[in-house]
Amino acid sequence: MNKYLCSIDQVHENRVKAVVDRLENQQTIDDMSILFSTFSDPTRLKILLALEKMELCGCDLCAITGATKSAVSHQMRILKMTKLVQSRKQGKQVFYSLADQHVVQILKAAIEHVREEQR
Amino acid sequence: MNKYLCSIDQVHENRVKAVVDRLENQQTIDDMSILFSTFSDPTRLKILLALEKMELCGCDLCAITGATKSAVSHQMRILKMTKLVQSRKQGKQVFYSLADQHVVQILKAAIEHVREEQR
DNA sequence: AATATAGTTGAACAGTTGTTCAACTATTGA
DNA sequence: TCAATAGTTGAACAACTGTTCAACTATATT
Repeated sequence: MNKYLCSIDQVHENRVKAVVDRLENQQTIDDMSILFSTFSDPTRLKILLALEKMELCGCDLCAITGATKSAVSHQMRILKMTKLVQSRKQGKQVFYSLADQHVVQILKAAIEHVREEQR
Repeated sequence: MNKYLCSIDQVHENRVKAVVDRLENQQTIDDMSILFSTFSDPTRLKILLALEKMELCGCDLCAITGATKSAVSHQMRILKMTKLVQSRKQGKQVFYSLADQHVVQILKAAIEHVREEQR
């Protein structure tokens, strides 16, 4: 990465330094970007919003999202890996629920935001 | 989309119906997913977090992110299209700022979330 | 034991996305 | 008017991602 690609004016050097000093560290930014990536797929988002309402099994999630069992299963693997969802097995079925109520706050804020844009 | 791919138990039909009735509509979910997609790229996220601190020109953003002028310009186009950022031209420079303080709330909630995971 | 259902897994495929590159415009200052 | 700088644009490319498909495991029912 060539730091001379953009030669900054003397004037803005202070500004850039001030921002860099206050900026969230790279690890935090990368973690945030992974979290937002998880929310960025419509199917996965729908699953999370559905689980926010109540605990559901895989087949319920198929019916709600219109996705195949395979597609849902792949998504649940991602949601479990990222610790957003937990599961329990009951007979042939696997029941999923939100593992982290904190994310609901992020989802609610996003819902409010897009509803405001929609008007 | 074959709705018979997953045949739902009689028992869960009520549950699925209850969730579908309470679920956010598809347009809202799609809009949310677009918003989250915008936040999901580390460079773009860093730009938004930087602009949250203060108004900055394109070159400042290059210095802060380590990206080229072209890469930053492409990202700013996306951020302006999605109405997250506004710009004003002053001489040779373009100054960018957040167009929507509401999104700061979403970003703050995400920062809190990942900070909790990090400990 | 045989059948049906719920869910998992890995490979393959297509669609999307972010960066790079080269050429361009616009503005300032010498 | 010429050179330098800030920023834009579109094409090309590589990397990533979500779904599909086929084959599989596990559990329950008959």
